[in-house]
Amino acid sequence: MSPAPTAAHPGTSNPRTSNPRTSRGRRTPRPSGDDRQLAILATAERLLEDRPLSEISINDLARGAGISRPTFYFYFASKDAVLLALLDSVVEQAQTAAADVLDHLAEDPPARWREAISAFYEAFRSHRAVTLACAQVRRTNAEVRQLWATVMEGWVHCTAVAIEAERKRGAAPAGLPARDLAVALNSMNERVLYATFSDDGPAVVESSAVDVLLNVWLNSIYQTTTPQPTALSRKKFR
Amino acid sequence: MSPAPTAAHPGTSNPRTSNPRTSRGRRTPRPSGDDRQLAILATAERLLEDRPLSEISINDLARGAGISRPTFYFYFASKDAVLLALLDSVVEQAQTAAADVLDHLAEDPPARWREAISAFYEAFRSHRAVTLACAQVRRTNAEVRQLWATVMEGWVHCTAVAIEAERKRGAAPAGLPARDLAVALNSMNERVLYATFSDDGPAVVESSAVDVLLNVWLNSIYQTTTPQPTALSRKKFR
DNA sequence: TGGCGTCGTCGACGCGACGTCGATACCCTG
DNA sequence: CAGGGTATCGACGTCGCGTCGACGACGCCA
Repeated sequence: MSPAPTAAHPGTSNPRTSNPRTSRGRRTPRPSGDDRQLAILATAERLLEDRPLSEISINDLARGAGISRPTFYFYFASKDAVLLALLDSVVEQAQTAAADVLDHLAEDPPARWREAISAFYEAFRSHRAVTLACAQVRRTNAEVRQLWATVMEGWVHCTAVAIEAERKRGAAPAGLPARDLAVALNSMNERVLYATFSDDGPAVVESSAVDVLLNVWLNSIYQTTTPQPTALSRKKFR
Repeated sequence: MSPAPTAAHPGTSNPRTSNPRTSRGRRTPRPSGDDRQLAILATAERLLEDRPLSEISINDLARGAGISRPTFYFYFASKDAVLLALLDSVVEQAQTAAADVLDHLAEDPPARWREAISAFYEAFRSHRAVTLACAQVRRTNAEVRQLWATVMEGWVHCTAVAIEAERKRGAAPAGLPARDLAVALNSMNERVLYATFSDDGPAVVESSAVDVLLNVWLNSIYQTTTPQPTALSRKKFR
């Protein structure tokens, strides 16, 4: 999981000191106002813990950060911009956590896949409020939608590459186009974890979520839950 | 796929006079106003084709149905109530389509599973606007969330029962608790189809979606894509 | 020291959507 | 034609939004 383009969203970078005008904020918030900016972010994440973004007014955010409503607009152009900034940091965090887990896949496939899924899981879990809020506005907000899509695309790509590598070394049988399979599996993870974290719909208990997902991944990729490690030919198989 | 209770949402009842309180409308729309009710529903579904519910005002709905905004409230208590009514009918439609497909599973597992997944697929597809809108408000609207959860629960239950039957007759190996597996697979379907229908995120092309999903289902349940039919012992296997 | 810009702040405005109340007008049925 | 339910809408108050303009505080140059 190395590439996964995180930057490259127009306006996502935090140029703070460097250049004016590039930040998500609407004007360039100069030094002192920096704390306010953070205060707004913190307030948003706190409020999101117990109600959806649509039920949080800009006034709430402003009050929570100790400023008036108009002042809010000095720092962010909208509620959604705040969420986007929050998502940005979560994504960054997730990206580093899951980085290059799949590079040593062949050493111990089940363990490595498990780590990757776990990273996914933790990324969602550690900021579940933000994640759930993003899922909600994804339809409406083009920026959130695109950022999320980019992240997913990164994971899907890494997964697909890993699957192809496993097939090439003979550990996994041929089958579905690797990318299609990767899309399906990553989608499953997203939805399952979403259901697990919101209480919404049928879900598996939080503690076994990773195991259930891993099992489906292994069966779909290897047609067994015990794929052989290294490049040696099958040994304990059948 | 028989159960899945559709009626019985608390808080949905209309506190009007006495008898005909089965509709989602706020008061009982007597004879003549019935067309208006339908007109509102139709307008809603039409408008949802090209913008999210949040960008459709009650005025839009009313105007589209040829009535004034206050009059809208004579028929529905809110925008969400309209969506809920729409979902109701879609669900009903889906429920009948997918009914008892899995009863004859053993005759030809891949074909039957495929039918079931296809039914799921068509249910989403034929009213994609409504489905996508529901997905969006699910977080905010308790009624939609619950109705959806009930439907999913029905499918999950049927799936789990079918998996257990396949295991019992020896066609599928033991493994994950059947319900957990069923949750994961149904979740995958939901998310994959959602991604396919909205242009959101990584997705598989619409024409191969069912095949991809089916493949993952078969591998997860049977550890092969060619499970044997009937109760006869393995024959063309291995 | 006094002028000047810019940062950060807010009061106040206008807008649009919402939900409700009360006044109709339009049937029926008796 | 009186009276009760059906169906409709005008008008109101409220609330959240986004913007504009004014005002104080600070830093910097002359």
